[in-house]
Amino acid sequence: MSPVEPDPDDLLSIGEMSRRTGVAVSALRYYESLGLIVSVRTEGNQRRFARHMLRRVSLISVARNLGVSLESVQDVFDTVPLDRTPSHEDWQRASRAWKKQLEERRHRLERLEHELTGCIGCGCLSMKACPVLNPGDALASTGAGARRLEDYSDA
Amino acid sequence: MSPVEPDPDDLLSIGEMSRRTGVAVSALRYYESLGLIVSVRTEGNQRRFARHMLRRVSLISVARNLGVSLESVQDVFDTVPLDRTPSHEDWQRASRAWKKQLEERRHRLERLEHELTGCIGCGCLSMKACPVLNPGDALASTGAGARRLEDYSDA
DNA sequence: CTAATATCTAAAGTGAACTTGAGGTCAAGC
DNA sequence: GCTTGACCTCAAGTTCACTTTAGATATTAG
Repeated sequence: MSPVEPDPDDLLSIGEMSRRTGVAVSALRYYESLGLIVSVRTEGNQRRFARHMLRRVSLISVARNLGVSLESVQDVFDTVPLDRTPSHEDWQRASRAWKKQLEERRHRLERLEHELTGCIGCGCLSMKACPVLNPGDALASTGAGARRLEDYSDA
Repeated sequence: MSPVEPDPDDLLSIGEMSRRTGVAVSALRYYESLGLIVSVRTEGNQRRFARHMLRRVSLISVARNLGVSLESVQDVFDTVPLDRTPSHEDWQRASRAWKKQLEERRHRLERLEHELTGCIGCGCLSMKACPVLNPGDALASTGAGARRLEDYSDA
């Protein structure tokens, strides 16, 4: 066993983690409280993070920036071990799950962009007739779904 | 002037707005309090929304779903008149501003996806060497920027 | 050893985006 | 005319993602 025994020297203080990831110390403690990252303690009760936690923190930070909730991040991280440096397979699996979410998100963005582009270029001068400018409206009167742009939101 | 005088019959109650957009009544009231949408009042003080407010609400809802703040939505909406049905030019302008934001967001997503794809396919078996798996880390020791994935976050 | 800096915990505070609740009004159907 | 359901206002409550504060302890530089 023991794939990559963590080098005892390879432990980072919370301040170093913060400096290297750009994430505030308080945020790191918060993430730990949620179980998104873990640490060991020194004799004096200070946190020490394994080096591979840097990657976790970076991913959390990117995700947050893209509007992904910590809960979703949690879900993705659930497939990656916390206790040891994740194996190639561990990250592969997580990457795929992650990618799926990102892709779906991107598709929604693209479809919205497409609609807006269509609107800009469509030359449709009648506000009443344009299906993009009057989304739910036109559909509502048919008794059906009533929403158009809504289709881009989550199920 | 008077491009499209709003038909008096074309006014929707808050409940109808809610049903047609899928946005909660309380949220609609909240949006109005922020000035994102406007209404007129009946004799009995009930809200009546012009039909073109449906589009606004739909856009707000999509934006929120993609993690865009109401403040950003506000900015985009600032170029679109509230009092009358927006002209083609009004929406064109707004659409472009909107699109710029969405595009930037999508680019960040694509770059992150690309990194992850690279990681899945790269065949790099050394956890220590892989620049994707050890982002800030490797760079930090060179004294430089320290972050890799962070580059995808906002400026 | 001392001073300065970093870290610790626990609890409270913050801002965004809403929702819920209380108490009251309005409009439609029977 | 009465009940029911939609609507009103205003204030307070909620969740998420943190930050701030206070008071105590640890670590490091000189």
